[in-house]
Amino acid sequence: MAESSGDGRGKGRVRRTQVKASLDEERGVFMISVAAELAEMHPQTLRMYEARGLITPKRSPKNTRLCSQRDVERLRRIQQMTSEEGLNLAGVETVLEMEERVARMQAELARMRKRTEELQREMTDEVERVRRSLKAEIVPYKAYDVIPAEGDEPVRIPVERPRRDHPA
Amino acid sequence: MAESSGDGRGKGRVRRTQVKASLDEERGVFMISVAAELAEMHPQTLRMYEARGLITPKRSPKNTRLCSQRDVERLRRIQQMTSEEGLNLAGVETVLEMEERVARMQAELARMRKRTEELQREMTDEVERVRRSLKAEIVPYKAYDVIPAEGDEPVRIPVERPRRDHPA
DNA sequence: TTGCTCCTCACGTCACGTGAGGTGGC
DNA sequence: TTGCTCCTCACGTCACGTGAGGTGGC
Repeated sequence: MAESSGDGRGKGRVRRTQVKASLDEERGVFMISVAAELAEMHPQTLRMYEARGLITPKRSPKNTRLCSQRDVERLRRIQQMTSEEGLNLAGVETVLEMEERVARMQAELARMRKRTEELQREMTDEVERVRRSLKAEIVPYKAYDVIPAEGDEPVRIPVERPRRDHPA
Repeated sequence: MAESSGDGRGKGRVRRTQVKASLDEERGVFMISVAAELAEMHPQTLRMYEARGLITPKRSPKNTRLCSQRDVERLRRIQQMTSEEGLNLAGVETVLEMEERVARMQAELARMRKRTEELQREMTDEVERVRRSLKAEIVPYKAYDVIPAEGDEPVRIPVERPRRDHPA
């Protein structure tokens, strides 16, 4: 893996970077003119979308809107739906909600697929483990039947029979 | 279940009824004025929806539209989205597609949940089965640990310990 | 003939985007 | 002062629904 090769600080550095990136994505950094330019739309449009609850940018202490990277991405997605796909804002709202639902379902499906794989592996392993322990116990006596005695003197009787569990 | 109680012809009758119902649902039975009334919309609106590909009613040999029960249900769903939720037709189109996707995903999830349950049950059963066969073999030796010798002379060592697999 | 069907065209309404206009703080 | 912000109001455009108008077959 690329992360753990290199300067040896790999894992810690990657994790810190990811956390930082995730924090930054949510952070309000763009005032309305910049956000509008990034999303390729009119600043007034952006205000309208906020009024309709499609985005909820942070505000500065002076009440200036501050959009995050995630806000901008959402705006671009909205822009795509309205301009390219021709949805109105009610449709955008509905579709955004559904997309979140679909994402959650996909995550759930992925979890379940993984869980099923695990279960299958666990099952094979456990059965194998129990089989092995059975074999370990039985194999040494394969040529004998043993009848336990009541006291300290067990009796051992050689027998002849085909082995079980080892067909040819 | 109510279906299988009663006159004893339950299962066959239910299946036949379901197939019949499913066929009827797809069958073009309503001319445009009836379908429009059932869906509570203007006949002209219905023609418009067909032109946009939102429904695809059958046609009679005389070219008269014939809507199925399923068409009518779809129309009512569309009506709900446009009137109550305020979507435009592009939104309706997108949402209908997404609803189908979600339905497929839910079916897939249900299948996987069932499969996981099955797997878990299978696993428990199989391990139990193997355990039981192991137990049948080793119970007679319960009071001893055995160290297999290299040759024909196994060594047996009496030990004192609680039995496994038989708590209390 | 009446009442349905088919179609196309046109108009009213409403949502949305955007521009204008007025305010205030760096 | 300039250029941003905030806000509200208003207008142009476009989508959609629906009515009108003309056709044809039971």
